[in-house]
Amino acid sequence: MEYPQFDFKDTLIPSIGKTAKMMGIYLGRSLQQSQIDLTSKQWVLLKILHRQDGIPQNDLAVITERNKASLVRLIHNMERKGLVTRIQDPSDKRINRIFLTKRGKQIYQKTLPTIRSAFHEMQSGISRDEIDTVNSILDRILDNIRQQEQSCKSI
Amino acid sequence: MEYPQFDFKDTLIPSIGKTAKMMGIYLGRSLQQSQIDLTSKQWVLLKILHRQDGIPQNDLAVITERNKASLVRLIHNMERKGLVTRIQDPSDKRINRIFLTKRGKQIYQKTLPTIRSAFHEMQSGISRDEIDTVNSILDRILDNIRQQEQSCKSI
DNA sequence: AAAAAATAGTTGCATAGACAACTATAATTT
DNA sequence: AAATTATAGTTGTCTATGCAACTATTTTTT
Repeated sequence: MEYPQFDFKDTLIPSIGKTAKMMGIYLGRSLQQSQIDLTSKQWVLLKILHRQDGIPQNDLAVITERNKASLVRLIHNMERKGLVTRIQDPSDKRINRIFLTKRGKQIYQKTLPTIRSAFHEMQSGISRDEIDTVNSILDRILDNIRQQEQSCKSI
Repeated sequence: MEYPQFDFKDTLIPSIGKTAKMMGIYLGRSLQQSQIDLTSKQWVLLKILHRQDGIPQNDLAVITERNKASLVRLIHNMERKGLVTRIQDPSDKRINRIFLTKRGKQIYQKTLPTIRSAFHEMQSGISRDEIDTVNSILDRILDNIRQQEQSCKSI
C-alpha cells in the first residue's frame, strides 16, 4: 500500500517527544528546587488520587495510559516514601485500592504553588484557546492509535 | 508570588505525555510487526544520521534534547546491533563522530514504508495546518523552558 | 458443580533516561 | 609555558516503563 509522500518534519513525533520530556524534566526540577522529593510522574499520580482517592490500581494504569506493571513499581516507590497505601478490596480480593496517606495529601498541597508557577512559565505566551486546540488534536491522535490497536487485536 | 488560578485540565502535561508515549509505543510495535528490530528512539537516531552522517555524539544529544549520558547507552545499543560506528575525530580527540554502517543504512530504508504507514494512521484526519499549529505551539513551550533554564544558570 | 476464560496484580528482563562524579583532551588565562 | 577552565565522553546509581510469563482471584461456560 502506498502512502502520500510526507516529510518527517511534517510529523509530530520529534517535537512532541522532546516537549513532553522537557516539560517533565522542568516540572521535576522545579519540585526539587522547592525541596519537594517528588518526580513529575509521582506528582501526576498524587494529583489523580487527590480527586479520586481509593481507586483501583488498574484504573490508575488505564487513566494514565500506562502499563500495569509500570504502575506497580511507581506505586511501590511512592509507598516507600509514605505517600500512598495499597488496601485490598474486601469484596474483590484481586483489587488493590490506592489511597493517599495524610502525608501524601499534605505534600500534594505543598506542591501547588510550585506546580502553578512551573506551568505558568512553561506556557507563558500561549493562550487558553491554543492549549485547547493542542489538546483536542492530541486527543484525536490518541483515538487513532487506540482504534488501530483495537483493530489489531481483533484479527 | 501569585499566579492566576488555572485548572490542570487547561494544561498540557497529561495529554502531551500520554500522546508522546503512545506514539512511540505504536511506532515501535509497527516496526516489530514488520520484523524490524528497532525501537522508536533508535529509529529517530537512524533518521537523523541518515541526513547528517558522522556528526559528533554531543550534537546528537543536543538535537534530540537528550542528556549526553543517555545518548552514550543508546549509541552503545545501536552499535551492538551493528547499526552505527563511533569514530574518534583525529583533529579533536575528545569527539566521537557517529556513522551509519552499511547495515544501518539498509535497515533505515527498510523502515520507511512501515514508518510512513504508522504516521499516516496516527495522524489520520489531522491536517497539515493542524500539525504545523501544534508544532509551533510546542516549539514556543520548548523555548520558554530553555529560557527559564538559562536564567537559572546565570544566577 | 467443574472447567474455562477473564481480570488484577506481581516479578524477571530489557531499554531508556536523568544526574552526578569522573577522565581525557582542548582552549583560555595568567 | 603553566595553570585554569571548558568541552566531550564515560560510568555508577536511580527512576520509569514496556513486554512476557506467572499467580490468585472472579466470572462465565459447559
